[in-house]
Amino acid sequence: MSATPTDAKPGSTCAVIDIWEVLGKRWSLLIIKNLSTKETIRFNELKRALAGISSTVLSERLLELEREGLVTKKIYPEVPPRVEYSLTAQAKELEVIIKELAHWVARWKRPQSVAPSAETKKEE
Amino acid sequence: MSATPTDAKPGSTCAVIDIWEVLGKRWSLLIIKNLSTKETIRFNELKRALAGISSTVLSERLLELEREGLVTKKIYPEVPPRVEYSLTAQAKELEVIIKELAHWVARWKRPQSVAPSAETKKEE
DNA sequence: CCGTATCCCCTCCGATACTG
DNA sequence: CAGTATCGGAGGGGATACGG
Repeated sequence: MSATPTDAKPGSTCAVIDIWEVLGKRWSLLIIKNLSTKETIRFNELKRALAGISSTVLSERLLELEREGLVTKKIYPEVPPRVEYSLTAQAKELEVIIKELAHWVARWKRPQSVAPSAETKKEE
Repeated sequence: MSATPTDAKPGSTCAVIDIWEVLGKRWSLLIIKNLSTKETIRFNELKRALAGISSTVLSERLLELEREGLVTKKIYPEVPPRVEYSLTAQAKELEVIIKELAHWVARWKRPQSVAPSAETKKEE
């Protein structure tokens, strides 16, 4: 990757790791996916779409994604309150990469799982 | 992402999620990174390079990566035993994508963290 | 040297209940 | 509607010890 010679702490070796630790968490990717299909979405709408996520975690994820600059939050001071979430330009670029990843996955899709020991090569 | 109409279980919504859950785990990315720099590496060598990982976890990660077809294991029946790990062609393609991700991260690198509430927009 | 077995902590995340 | 507070179970992952 980068030419960084010394790798010490796993959390901050290269900058990718940081974002990876956010994106690697459960629901993060699905949240992005859902946001990408609707371009703007409300909290409970998103919660319903994800079907199984709790308010706690959804709120947590959205906050993390907002901190990373991937999601924008817009609050309408109404009653009842309305809050809309949407992807940033940064996140939309990320989406492209994710799609490439999806492409990569599809390209290498194996017919089924293989036991590791079965394909491990032994020198004769 | 894909055109899958119904999304139910978070673990298998689309195929990307699966690989994501493997790659999202701690050390996975760093293991790939280290393997990419040396093209073949032994267990303890890798362990030393990662500095902080336990044998248990390293072994576990390598097994997962092998199951995903990203890593190959070659056992030399010697005394003392020698085992060499290397990236598959599949993983090398993945590396390209990871590099794009790194690129993306670098491009959007913020000067410093911003409090979420500070950038949240309120409708006036 | 290359791992597995065990223990144990600690974080993640789901459930529930409650506020503005 | 849009969250926060709190609790509790499950599992990831570190430390240590041991085996082939």
